Amino acid sequence: MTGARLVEPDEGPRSKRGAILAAAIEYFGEAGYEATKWSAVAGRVGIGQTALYHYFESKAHCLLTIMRLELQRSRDQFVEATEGEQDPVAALRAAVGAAFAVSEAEILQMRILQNNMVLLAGPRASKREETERRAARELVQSIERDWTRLLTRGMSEGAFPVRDAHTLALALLGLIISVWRWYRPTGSTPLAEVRELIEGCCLRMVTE
Amino acid sequence: MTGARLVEPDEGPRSKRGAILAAAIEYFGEAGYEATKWSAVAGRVGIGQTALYHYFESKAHCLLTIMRLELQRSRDQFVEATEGEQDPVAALRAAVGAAFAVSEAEILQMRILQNNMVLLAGPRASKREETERRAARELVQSIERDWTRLLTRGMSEGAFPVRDAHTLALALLGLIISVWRWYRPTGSTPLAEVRELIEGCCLRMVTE
DNA sequence: AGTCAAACTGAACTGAACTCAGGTTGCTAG
DNA sequence: CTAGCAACCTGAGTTCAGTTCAGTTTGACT
Repeated sequence: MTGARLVEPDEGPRSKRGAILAAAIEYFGEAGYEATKWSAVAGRVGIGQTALYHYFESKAHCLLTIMRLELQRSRDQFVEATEGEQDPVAALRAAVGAAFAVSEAEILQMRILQNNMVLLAGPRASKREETERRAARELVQSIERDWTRLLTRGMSEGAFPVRDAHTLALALLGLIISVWRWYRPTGSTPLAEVRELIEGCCLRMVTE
Repeated sequence: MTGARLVEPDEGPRSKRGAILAAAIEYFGEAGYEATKWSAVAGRVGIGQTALYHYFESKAHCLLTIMRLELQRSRDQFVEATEGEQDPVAALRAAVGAAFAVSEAEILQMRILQNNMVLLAGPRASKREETERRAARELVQSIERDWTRLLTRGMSEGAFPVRDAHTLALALLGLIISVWRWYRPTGSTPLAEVRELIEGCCLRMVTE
């Protein structure tokens, strides 16, 4: 189920937090954050608009939470896929593979992340929003560091030609993430095919 | 000057349209579209808020205009750089080079484009907004076709290994455009260096 | 049965985008 | 010169989604 990861440890049994997140992911992912009315999310969950504020400080706080959760998942998946891989080329393959091992809900979350990255730039006025924003920003930096480290290791071991590892890491990430801008599960190209093409691109970018 | 391209042919001499666009590009590009108050743009130009509506139907209409202008410029630059190039590899090099031949204001416009692409997805309620949106969407598709054609030609001539040209074109575009998400003129990596790295990536992605 | 925190609500508030009903400016024609 | 007219501009008022307020309901646990 989708909701499993959306449940926080300290939630009461009556809590609708997970349901709100799930509904918000659907709306924000399909129609876009700005285009969806916060009250529509409440409607879908079956509560009044004001009840939302019991769980989230604001619409933006909910969005930032969704983004942070997805970044966390993304990073965990990277770490899980690459730890233990000795060969840098195999590690790179595993990292790209992990980036494409996503459910439909996670595709939406990646899209949301992509479309609202700009929110992570400026500071937020309210406290809980700012906390989520900071956490998300730090996860982004962690992920960039993880990829950079993977590349640096490969370069120092002679598996990859030496280049600016950080910029190259940003390029790889940019390439991979850009897929979620246009990819649709209903589209003509199946995800496995996209994954294969992108994996090839990444390997050629780094190893040749 | 920046404003030169922002002036429409049928503008009166007193028109502040160009000044509004320039101010909006600065604010939308630096602080983000949602984060900038429409009235702040008016303030910068030195007119009342309501005067904005003499030139643009809405804040979104202004944004869509900025996006369309940048897409137009982008496409023109691609065509100018690649027409006449016989060798597919040279054409690819020229295309990437053209993508990085940008002024500071154009960097902001690329960032704005990148951050608000989601606006091009859904239809707009008002007429002039919808016109701009359609134009922008069609430019995006033109650009995708241009790149796909470049790749298809290279593949059929044997200069590039045969792959899904359209998906590969989207990957190239995604890679190039992703730069504008993180690149800052004040940053540690100069644009020429970024350009070189990305050009190398693109060539390896396509030719190896 | 009483208590308490979690969960919820309708009514009121806020602020930024936008509309309205005109007023000003300066070019152009007579 | 001045009349007319279109481009340009304005202050006051409206709208609407997001948010706050001032409580009320629910249900687990003494």
